[in-house]
Amino acid sequence: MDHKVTIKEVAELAGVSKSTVSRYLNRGYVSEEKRELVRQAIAQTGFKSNFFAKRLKTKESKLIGIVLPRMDSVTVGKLLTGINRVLDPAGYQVLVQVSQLSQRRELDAMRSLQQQGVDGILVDSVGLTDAHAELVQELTLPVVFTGQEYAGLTCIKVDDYAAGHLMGAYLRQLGHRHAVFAGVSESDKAVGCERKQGFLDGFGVQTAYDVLAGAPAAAAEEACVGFVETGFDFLSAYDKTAAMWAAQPSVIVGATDNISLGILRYLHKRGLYVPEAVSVTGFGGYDVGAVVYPALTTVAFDFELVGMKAAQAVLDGLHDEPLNLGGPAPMHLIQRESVRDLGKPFVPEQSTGITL
Amino acid sequence: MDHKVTIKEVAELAGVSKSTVSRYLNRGYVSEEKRELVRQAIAQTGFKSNFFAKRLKTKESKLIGIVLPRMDSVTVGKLLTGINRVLDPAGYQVLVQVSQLSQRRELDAMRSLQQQGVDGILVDSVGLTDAHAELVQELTLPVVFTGQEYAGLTCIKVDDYAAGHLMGAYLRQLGHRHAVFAGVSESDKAVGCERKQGFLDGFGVQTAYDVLAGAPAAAAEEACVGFVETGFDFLSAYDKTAAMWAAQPSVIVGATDNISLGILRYLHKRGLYVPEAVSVTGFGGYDVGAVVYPALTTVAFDFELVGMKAAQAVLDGLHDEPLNLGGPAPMHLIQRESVRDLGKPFVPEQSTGITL
DNA sequence: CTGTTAGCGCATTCAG
DNA sequence: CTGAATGCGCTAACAG
Repeated sequence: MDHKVTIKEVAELAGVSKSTVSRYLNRGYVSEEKRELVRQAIAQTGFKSNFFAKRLKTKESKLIGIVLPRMDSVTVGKLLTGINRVLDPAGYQVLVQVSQLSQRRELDAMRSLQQQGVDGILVDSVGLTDAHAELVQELTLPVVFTGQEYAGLTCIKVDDYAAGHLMGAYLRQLGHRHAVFAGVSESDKAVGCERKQGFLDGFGVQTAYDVLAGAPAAAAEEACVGFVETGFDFLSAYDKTAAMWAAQPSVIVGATDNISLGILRYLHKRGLYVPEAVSVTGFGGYDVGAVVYPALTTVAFDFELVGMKAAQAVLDGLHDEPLNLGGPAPMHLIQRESVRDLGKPFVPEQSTGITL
Repeated sequence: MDHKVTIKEVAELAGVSKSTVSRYLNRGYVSEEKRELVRQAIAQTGFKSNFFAKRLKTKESKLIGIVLPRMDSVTVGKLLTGINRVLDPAGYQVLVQVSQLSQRRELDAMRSLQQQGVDGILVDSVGLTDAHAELVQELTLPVVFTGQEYAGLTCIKVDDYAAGHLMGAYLRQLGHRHAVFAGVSESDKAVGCERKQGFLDGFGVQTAYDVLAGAPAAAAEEACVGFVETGFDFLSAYDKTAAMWAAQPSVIVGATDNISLGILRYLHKRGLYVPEAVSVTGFGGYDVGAVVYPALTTVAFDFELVGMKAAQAVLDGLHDEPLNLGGPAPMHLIQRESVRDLGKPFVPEQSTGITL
């Protein structure tokens, strides 16, 4: 019973032509009686239209390719959830490829995806280059990027600069004047440059001094920010925290929540209380930030919404609709327990419930 | 320049027949000279073989469908990483569908995937039923399940019973005699039943008393275990912790690390030190367990390996090879700071680095 | 409204 | 070794 029933058999069984069955399957134009016959025939045979034959004709695959830096990441998970939220109802399937944080593999994946016949591509990039822009040209498919920005390419991302600025201004307002920014490599434009620059501007400082190189150039200044480069993982942040602490800032700002978690861990090990001894903040708004102690103050991004917007942008590109970027990417500051207001005497904060 | 170059054009440009080009693309049988001509023609035209036409002929899609309960989860991320690790090198693409923890949607997704022409399906299930078994029959595709087990179906999963047993025996050995198991609904066979039962057996207790219902029936017993049902999220675990604490156990065992994290948070809020006042353990081995304070003692699963095995099982099913389940699923106990050895006087543990 | 007629782009017989 | 011929299963004109 498994010899792949085709439209032809259904037609014969229903006593109509193949075209009628095909019409039944797509937009109507079938009389009520025939329609009924076909319906029964399909039910009896258990007919399933052949995806590949259909795509071969229509030149529409209803497939969207997604390129992700990795699979086991909180942000990627949220992003995918958002993407799925708009693609699924629209009848699109998702073909996933992993770039493993490599720009070359990102390009390879895009090519591979195009060859697989996807209608459009969505890339959560780790770094956009001229090569990306060229490839987009030659692909002749709608391609939307996330995570990074690049002139001339369609990019949907959170506003890293604004996020940094928000945090910087907030801390400054609480009386902090010496911060250490635990950032990532500048090769990551979004997190490594924009987020940091936004923070510096928000904090009201021109440039950051290098913490590893030595003491603040001018400690008497109005305010200053030290910089330490770390990786995205707990461990590398943990390992660099001694140096951060040595600079004696009133607050340490991790470029991501994961970095901040590594920092908190180190401080705890050293018996340095947060936020009494030093405040700590992050970026991202990962759920775990709400359950660690002290609960992490952070700028939360709505990555799920970013995913939805990006997916919608791909769909819009498919239908030549003007893409509606719909205003700035949403974010908000979550004030929790890891930051001290220097304008007030320290009061051990009553740990409240879980603030997601 | 974008009018979809086909095999026909390549043939003309190379001065050979379509068949020769086709042969060049697949298994050889082309003379050295022709081969060279075709190669150049392909390079010039930038020819890309049409995926759908090819699949229409060969009846092989090189596509594997994956059904996941959700995207934004640590375990799912690891699992996908593992899956990709074997599917990618094998030349298979991944088509992803999300069941949103619904058994019905799980079934729908499997049907949909089959209709998309995938060669095989891998399902990270939230609960297997007769309906699943029936569907697998009618699908006539290799289908492999993860997360749950069901007689007659191919299932690759961690050994939840063994994990529970390991933890139970470990705690017992440290002198714990009264535990509260914070578990999930029994509708989740793997986590809700097996893991709990394993724990009970490992702890050496017949049945668990209901913590919400009242005090231990026989507190004088050799050992006893209370049970509280909670959800998979921080919050519901947090909310139930008061009741757990009220039972005065020496250890609270969360059925997952997330549950344990919620519990830790509550205990901290109440100023109840872990592990002085009470020990806490989890299951999963999520990375964050290593950075929270106190670092969480847990049974770690290698979900990535599970993903690899499951993917390999699908591939084996495709080629009618006997599937090699390759021994028990790996797991190991990670002893960190959240458990107290009741056999020794309490010594505040020197918090060490990050033990992943 | 319906059946007939053509292919979509490719792989694969089958004679050369 | 190679080319001509034949569909894979389906959709899309085209005349009825």
